[in-house]
Amino acid sequence: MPIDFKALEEKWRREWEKARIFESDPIPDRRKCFVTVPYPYMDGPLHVGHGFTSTRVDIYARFRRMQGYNTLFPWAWHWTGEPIVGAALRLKRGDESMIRALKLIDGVSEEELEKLTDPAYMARYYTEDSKEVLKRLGLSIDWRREFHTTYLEPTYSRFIAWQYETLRSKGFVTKGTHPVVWCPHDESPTGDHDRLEGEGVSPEEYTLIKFRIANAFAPAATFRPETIYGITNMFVNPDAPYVEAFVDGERWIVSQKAAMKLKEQLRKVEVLREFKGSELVGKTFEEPIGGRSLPILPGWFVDPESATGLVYSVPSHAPVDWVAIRDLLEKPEKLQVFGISPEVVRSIKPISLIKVEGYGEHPAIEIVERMGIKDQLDARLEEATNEIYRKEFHTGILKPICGKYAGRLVSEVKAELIQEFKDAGIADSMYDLPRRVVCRCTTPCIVKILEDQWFLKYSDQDWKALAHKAVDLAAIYPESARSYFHQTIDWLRDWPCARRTGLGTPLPWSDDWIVETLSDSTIYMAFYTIRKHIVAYGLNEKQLTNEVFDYIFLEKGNLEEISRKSGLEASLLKEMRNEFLYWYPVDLRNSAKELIRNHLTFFIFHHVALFEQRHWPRGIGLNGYLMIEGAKMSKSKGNFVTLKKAVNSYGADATRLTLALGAQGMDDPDWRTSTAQEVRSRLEAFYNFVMELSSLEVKASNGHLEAWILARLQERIKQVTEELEALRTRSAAEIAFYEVWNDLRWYLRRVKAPDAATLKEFLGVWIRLLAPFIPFICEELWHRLGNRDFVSNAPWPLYDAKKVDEKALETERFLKDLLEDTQRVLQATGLKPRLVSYYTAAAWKYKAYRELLRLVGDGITDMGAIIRKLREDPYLAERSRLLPSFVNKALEEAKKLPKDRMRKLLELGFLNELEILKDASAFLADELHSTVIVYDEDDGKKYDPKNRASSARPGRPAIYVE
RNA sequence: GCGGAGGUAGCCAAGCCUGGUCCAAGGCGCGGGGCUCAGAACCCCGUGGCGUAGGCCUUCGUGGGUUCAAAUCCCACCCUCCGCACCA
Repeated sequence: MPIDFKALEEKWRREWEKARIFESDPIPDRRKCFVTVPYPYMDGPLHVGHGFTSTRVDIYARFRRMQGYNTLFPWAWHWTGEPIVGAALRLKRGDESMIRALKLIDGVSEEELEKLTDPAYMARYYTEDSKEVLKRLGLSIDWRREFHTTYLEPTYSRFIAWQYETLRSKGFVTKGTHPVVWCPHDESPTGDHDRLEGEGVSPEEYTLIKFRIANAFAPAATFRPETIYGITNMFVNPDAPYVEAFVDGERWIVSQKAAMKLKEQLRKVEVLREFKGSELVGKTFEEPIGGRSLPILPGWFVDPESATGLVYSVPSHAPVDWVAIRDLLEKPEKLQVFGISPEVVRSIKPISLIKVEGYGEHPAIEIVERMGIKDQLDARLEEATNEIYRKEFHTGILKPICGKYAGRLVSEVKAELIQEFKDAGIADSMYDLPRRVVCRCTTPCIVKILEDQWFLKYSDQDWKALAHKAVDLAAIYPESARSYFHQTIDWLRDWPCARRTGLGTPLPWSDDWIVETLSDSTIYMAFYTIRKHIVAYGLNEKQLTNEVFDYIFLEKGNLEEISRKSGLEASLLKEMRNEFLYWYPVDLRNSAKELIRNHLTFFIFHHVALFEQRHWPRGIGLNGYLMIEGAKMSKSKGNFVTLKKAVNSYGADATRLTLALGAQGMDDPDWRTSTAQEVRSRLEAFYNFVMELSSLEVKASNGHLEAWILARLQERIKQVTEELEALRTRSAAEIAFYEVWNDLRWYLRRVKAPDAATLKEFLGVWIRLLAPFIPFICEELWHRLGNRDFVSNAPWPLYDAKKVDEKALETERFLKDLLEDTQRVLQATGLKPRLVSYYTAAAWKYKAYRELLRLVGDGITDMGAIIRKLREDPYLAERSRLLPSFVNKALEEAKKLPKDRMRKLLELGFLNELEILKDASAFLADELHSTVIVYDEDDGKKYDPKNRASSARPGRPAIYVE
């Protein structure tokens, strides 16, 4: 019978809302559980990836709630940042692909489309849309605490202002300068996601070696300043524009482009005159180490867009330099234009300065020849350069010509050398992009050094130490993620925490800056605790002074005074303080693993900076990144599944269970339509199955099969509980759903008439085990089973060791094994059995086996020794002749037995196999479609034409099939 | 380049930390059977190879090693994936 999941889910959603069962208030003396997920950014609809993370947390929350924890799961919305503004803007401009995506994927209607050009409207639109979906998904959220970020929610902005003023007063916010990739058109930093070209490119610092030409400096740019010891000449692009300019008071010669760039790097630049590169060619300059006078040669490979547009030449170690010189040697006519004598070039001798394994004197020349490089514009030069650079950097040793640096590794001395050159005034530096970067707005980017930039001082060693400590104190799920946090803490540098554009909260002391999006989302879990009061009492931002927050979160200040100044009742302040104290710390914050490197670690940093240790995070969970049909989810690729669509197509429970079964730990789950469909039909089957069973009214004996199924159930309770406590939601769902089902299947197969009372108990437990995963169906079934309260609030099943009937478990295990053995025989022989005879082992074999197990347990595994030992027993000695063949097989088996099972066997004693088989013979006959007879090996009247009975062993009766 | 994670049967995916119960859970798919007027659902059996008796042989990226015993521990190699920041 098909089930109307939609109506069922709708019904229970309303019931839960009506009964307000997920609205959590402090209950003194009751243990609490506070779980959160990062609030989603509202530039689009929620997708199944959001569903994955939040379902995991909801499963955990529901589990804890049933365990009796007063559980709080709040939710909020992130509006801070640039993308919402950007999206609204693109829409306004009529971006076609954007409009298509909005209509097709997000399901936006025509009349809404126009309104979405307002960023605030867009954020609100998606927020409303998403909230509805989350409710339909069955998340057990306390919606009274909902909020969104930015100045559009002044009380939140006030909270952020308090946070930043406090951080600043503690010295965690500092002002500094910093190079960024900059779009001159947008006048803002261009992050990776805002680029048309140049993903992953970041500013690199070039060293400038200052060469003297007459009364000016020609700063040539390099990443390898150590090669100065092998300089032979300089290259200038004769066709490119250069300038002479005052740079910070010095007369410099650089490319025209470089002069512009330097201006953006806090240099005072005053251009004196412009000229073509050819003007420099043929002149000489003085190198600063040996004071030699060297020539300037034409180099068409020199890119005036890169750094200073001046390159010094080290033909021994730089393939391009060598090839450029070779070009000039081969085509001296090119020199004549500039009036340079070919003799000048011919007299250039490469100077070797780095010794590197696998190469001789002049690595650059060798590689150029080996690769057969044509000329200075050959594309493979880049490859050659990389190869030489890498080799020389990691393994190269500087030669005696390098003076005080001789004998050391290049990689070792580089930083030191740069510093000393700078100190000596022969070097300087500038930033540039190693590759072209183009902004979304199509403008090529440059490097700009931002002044007055505000930073969170994550480089602070004391702060890092506290963060490390917080990670050590927290539970991390899975444990393997812990080291990621430590690494991230070490790796983190100062973080620019304010931007000029986008939505957000202004910096309280400088309102032309907005607190950046990753920086305004670090401690808002604390805000949840008091958001309830802000809404209920209609508090406004003016009342929420710094003193008020200080009191609530830090218990600072005098209550009466704060009350008087803020106009808030002292009792209310106290209530808020208590609410915070009750819920804090966060017991679990769960997110996708990619947030470790930013958000989650920021979250830790800010907590240790602001709160007492008892309020630091207690648990952090990580999960993988959701894939769609095996591929990364992306709107442009079209494989984007919104949460709404999933819930519409499969229903909330099927969506939840599909997600829960998807993956565990930090593995990436894969959303597949086929899986979701399968899960949905399994759920239908599950529902019908339970309904069918619950209506059975069979009064049956309370035999060992009932003991077995209930014992089995206890094991499952234990497993599911342990898995959930460790946030292993996948295993938990798998056991609760499939394994329990399999147990029940076996019971029903075994038992002729299932016992109604046992089934009732079983179903009651099963439904509760499943309630965190598929709450709607479970709620329905729970009520249909005659319960009047909500399963969402029902007590979680407790493992009861008293119900674990070991004998029953062993008995069924024995039968399953025997059935399996029999089937193997049938398979091997291809027989369709008419008669199956079983022979249980003779009494002496049990005695011998027990003794053997004991000996093996004591570490005696030598066959001869064991037989001798057994013969000491007169009873066994009588069967001396039979012992070897029995011991041979039994020993082999016993050696493989795991220790705890061996112990159990010895403790429990052996089963009465003959009796068990006699009881089960009808069942076995049924299963095997055959007559089944059972004998004791010692039975004198047994039917045993092929003398199989002698191979019977304890636990493994002999089998004869015909 | 630097740092990290991982490679398990047709597919997805457990196990690996703490070696033996591992030819290796569970699910999907596939084959066979049952139920049924038929189908779907459901139930049972099978799904590396060989085998007329519960067994044997070969398998857990590749190649070595440790061990009585290795998917599990050690070493080397091959391959895949992720992060490397001003941004949600």
